[in-house]
Formats: sequence, structure tokens, C-alpha cells
Amino acid sequence: MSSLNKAMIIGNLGQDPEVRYTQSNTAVATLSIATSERFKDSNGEYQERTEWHRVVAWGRTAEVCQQYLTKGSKVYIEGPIQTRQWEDKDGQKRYTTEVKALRMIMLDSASGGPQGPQGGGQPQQQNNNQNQPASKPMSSNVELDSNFDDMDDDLPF
Amino acid sequence: MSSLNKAMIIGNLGQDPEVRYTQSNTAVATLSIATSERFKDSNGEYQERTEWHRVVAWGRTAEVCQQYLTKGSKVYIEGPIQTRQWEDKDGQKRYTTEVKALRMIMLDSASGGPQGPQGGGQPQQQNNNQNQPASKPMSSNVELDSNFDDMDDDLPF
Amino acid sequence: MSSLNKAMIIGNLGQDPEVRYTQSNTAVATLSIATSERFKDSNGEYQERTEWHRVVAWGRTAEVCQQYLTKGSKVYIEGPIQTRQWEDKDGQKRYTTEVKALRMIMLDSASGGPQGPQGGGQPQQQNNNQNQPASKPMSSNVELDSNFDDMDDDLPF
Amino acid sequence: MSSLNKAMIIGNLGQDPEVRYTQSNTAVATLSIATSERFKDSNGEYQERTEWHRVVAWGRTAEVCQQYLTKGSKVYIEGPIQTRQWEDKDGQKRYTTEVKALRMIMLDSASGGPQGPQGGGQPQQQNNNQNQPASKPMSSNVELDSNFDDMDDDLPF
DNA sequence: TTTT
DNA sequence: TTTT
Repeated sequence: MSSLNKAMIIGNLGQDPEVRYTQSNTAVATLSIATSERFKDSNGEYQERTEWHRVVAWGRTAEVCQQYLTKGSKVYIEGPIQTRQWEDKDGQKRYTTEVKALRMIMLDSASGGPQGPQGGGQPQQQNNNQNQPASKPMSSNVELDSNFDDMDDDLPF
Repeated sequence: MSSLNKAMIIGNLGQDPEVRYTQSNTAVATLSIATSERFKDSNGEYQERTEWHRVVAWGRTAEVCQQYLTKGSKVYIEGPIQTRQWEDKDGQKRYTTEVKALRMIMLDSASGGPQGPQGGGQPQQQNNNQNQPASKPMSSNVELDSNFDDMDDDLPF
Repeated sequence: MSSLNKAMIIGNLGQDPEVRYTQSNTAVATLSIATSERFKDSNGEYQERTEWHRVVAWGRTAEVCQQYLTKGSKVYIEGPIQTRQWEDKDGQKRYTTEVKALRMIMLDSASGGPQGPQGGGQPQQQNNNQNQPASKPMSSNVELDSNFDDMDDDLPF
Repeated sequence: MSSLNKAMIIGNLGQDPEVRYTQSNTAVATLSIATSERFKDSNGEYQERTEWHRVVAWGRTAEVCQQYLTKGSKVYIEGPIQTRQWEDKDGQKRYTTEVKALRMIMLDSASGGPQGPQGGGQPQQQNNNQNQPASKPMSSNVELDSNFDDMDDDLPF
């Protein structure tokens, strides 16, 4: 306790969200988000450096990502930084650092989009453990606030 | 551009800062900072999960880390998330994700500590490429902002 | 929707928390928190400017403030900025801007403090509409995360 | 010192920026930014509450606001909360709380916009103390950071 | 490896 | 006064 672990990102998706489902049918979306920053190189020239962030969303937030985000979408993401350990094919320990999206705000100025309350709601009907043919027509400004209390212990990967 | 990449951390150092110097004699400090969070496990029991953050500070900020932080120190860190690529002994690509400490605030309620302006100043005299025998007596509330600024002193209203 | 309203403050209480109770017996704590910043004046001299923040906490968070915070306590506060309108004795419209503490982290390195889960829990027994004789022995690092959903419509002031 | 005073806002301008100039010809822009949040009222119905934020930008940031922002623009703002005291016509003390925009990121997905480095640059030529006929054609994703910095180009690893 |  |  008495600690803070918070990342805040505004960036664009490098590809469509990847969505999987846990055995208990909880959606898990993985986003790849680019942020870029200007900096002066040693010659005083401006260059741009792009940072790629692996972002993971759970439950209702994941479903909204699936429905409304596509490659290129601009989003705000907020949540803790988490590092997972895993083993590669050679049995070597590897580490992957991700941001867990507890809050997601869509920043694309599109029209349409979801009506009614988002966030905190019950997951909707969904097919089990397979990607849904996402319907992403005219997505819009969606805000998602997941006060999901960490049932991420039955990971899909 | 038009992106945001910000981590904000409040946590404790797991060990003393490690400080190195670049060829141009810029200090680089590496911190290992723990944050912990409570969560309910599947049995409804509270558990604590600790997350370790690798934090890197540069220049004046690194020097202040060296001087005032030790194992156990509580700090606030703010800065971008950055992932570096490197190769292990087998030539395998590895990735390390760090937070670059653009701002550091000491949160230990000790006494003593630095007087006078911090941050934005020039690096002081220092021995090259070797750890200084750090003098960390009664450190105190130090704030370090590598991006200093404030010329708003001739208001229009 | 699709907006973000977040203040993040680390500072010290200028006085003990003031706690009141709504008619429905919800605790409401008001904190006065100082932040200070260094800046160079027109003569190039460093000066310090103190900013006072009015912070309001509700429910369980308010109770923890009451129990564990006193004048001088250092805290981290996170939550939205809110401006209330009210009328002074002359019937003039006045505005007060506050930060609503959805999250509070104690930063004093004391010992003792609350055991067991905080935050999100039910308000405990309490006397109605009167200040409790606060017991603030050796408070400690408490984190409070109130995902209180805005029942702040029966204000005590 | 050892304190943090940070507001982070994503919202829309309620009107065009108002820009003035100090005697020393520094631009000062005032923005009125709306954030809105959903909440359930006592009947369990969803309602929306809008919060208006007064935001003040200085120097180069103010100029970019003037050039690229208009009524309706969506922006990210980051900076300290500051409360100013002033007197109304009756000599009564009044207080106004503002967010000082140290960083501004445009979030409208338009095209065009400024090329080359923003932020940290010198203020450009400008007419003194009068509003410029703003040219805001196809504004774009601009990021403005009044605290620029990045000399981390001679890494030690 | 920290802290409570 | 914005936006969805």
C-alpha cells in the first residue's frame, strides 16, 4: 500500500486490437499503441522517436476496445505498469512490460458510437474463446472506466 | 507528436541507486522501485502484489538520487516509459522497459537535505566514471525537475 | 464523455481535516493542502510560492482522513477538479474550486495504522452529524481508493 | 518543495481562445475547457455533468493556442492548479482557480498544422497587445511542451 | 530488492 | 460556452 503505479498514454493503435477470452469468458484485449516524441539529435536536428506500448484491457473495457478501436485509433489509456514473466521456447525467462488499461478514452472525433451507459456494465453476449467479427462502423468518443478488481488470474495467454 | 507518454510512480527503493557516468561525464542513475497493490484473490482473501520498476535518471537528477536516496527511500517519479532493445550473450534480442525520471520528489520525512535551487542547474564537479562515496546523512524533501521553467512573472492581468 | 478531469497533488495538510456528515450519515472531509514550488523572481532569486488546495473526500475516504490525517500530514490526492457555486451573505454568486479526493495515499512514514482492507468498504458505525473525537495515534501508510459514485448531492455545507 | 501540483485535462474549448500580451510582449491565452462526466442520479438514471475549467497558457504555448485552437477544439492540458486573488468592483476579495497549461496537446484529427519544432522555441514576431487575426485553417496534431528538454543522447549503455 |  |  501507500504506493502509486500509474501510466497515462495518449497515442495511436498500430494495429487492430487482439481479443481473446479467458475460460470464464472474460474478454482480454491487447493493444499496441505508439507514442512519439520530438528530440534534438547531436547535430541539433529534430528527430522523432516512436515508443510502442503494449496495453492490455480486461472485461467490459476489452469489449469496447474490440468494438470501437481499429488500427490508427487515437486513445487515452490509464492504468498500472505490470511486468509479466514468461519462458521462451528455450526455457529462458523473459519479461514483458504492459500497461493495464483501467481507463480508456477514445479520442477520435467520429460520429455514431455507443449509446447509453458504458463501463461497469455487465459483459454482453459473446461467443466463447474466439474472435468476434467486430462491428466497427462509426465509432465515437467512448470512455471506459473499469474498476475491475483484478480477476486477471486466469489469463488467456 | 500529439502523444502523451507518462508514468507516475510512488514507491520505495529496493536497493541503493546505481550510478554511472557517460563518456561526457553525465551521471546516470538506475533505481529499482517497488510499488505494491492490494487485491482480492479468488478466495476473497486480500493479497499483496509487488511490482518492480526500473527507473533511470540523468544528469542533475541522477546526482541528487545518488546523494539523497538509499535503499528504502520513498520517492515520486514521473517520466516517460521507454523500452530499450539489447542482446544477451547468445545474441538474442531482449527488451527492457524503464521509466525515465524527468521528475523526482523525495517523500521521506527526514531533515537536512539540500539547500538552494535544484534542478535545471549545471552538473557539479564529479569524478569521472566511478561511483562517488555518497554522503547521505539526513536527507530530506528534495524535488527535482529536470524540466524547469517559470518566467511567468509579468502577468497581464 | 471522452473527457478527462484529473488533479494529482502531493502536499501537506495546513490543518486537521474537517469532517461533517450528510443527512444520510455519509462522512465528508475537507482538507486544506499546501503545495509549494520554487521559481526565479525577476531578480533571478529563488523564491517559493505556496498554493493552497481545497480537497474534499467522501465516505470511507473521508473517515480514513479523519482517523489518520492531522495538520502537517503529507498525502497524495487524486481526483477531479470541481467548481461549486454558492451565494455569499449579500446574495452574490461565488465560486469555490475543489479537488474531489477519489484516491488518497498517506505518505508519512509513521508506524501503526489501519490493518486489513481499506477502501470500497462500508462506512463503519459513527455518530451522526457531529465530529468524532478522532483517534490518531501512530498513523501510517494508508491508501484509499474510493470509487464512490457521486452521491454527493446531499452536501453538508 | 517536495510537492506535486498537477492537473490533467482532456476536454473541448467552449469558445475561441482569448489572447493578450504582457507589456514585455509575452502572449497569454485563456481557454475555457469543458469536461463532462456521466453519473447516476438518485433515481438510477444516467446524467451528465459538465465542469468548466479556466486554463491559462503563456508564451509560445499561448501563441500555438491562438493559432490552432478554436471553439470546439479538443485538447489535453497539463499543468499546476493556481488560485489568484482579485478584487471585484466592491472591493471584495475574489478568488479564481485556473490551470496553467505547461503542456498542451491538440487532439483533433485534422490535417495541415505546423511543421517543424514546437515548444521551447523563441516567441515569434507579433503585434503588441492586440489580438492577431488568427489564421486557423486546417489545424492539426500539435504538441506543446513549455518545458522542453532532452539531452540524453550520449547513453552510457 | 522496498515498504506497510 | 464545448463535446458525445
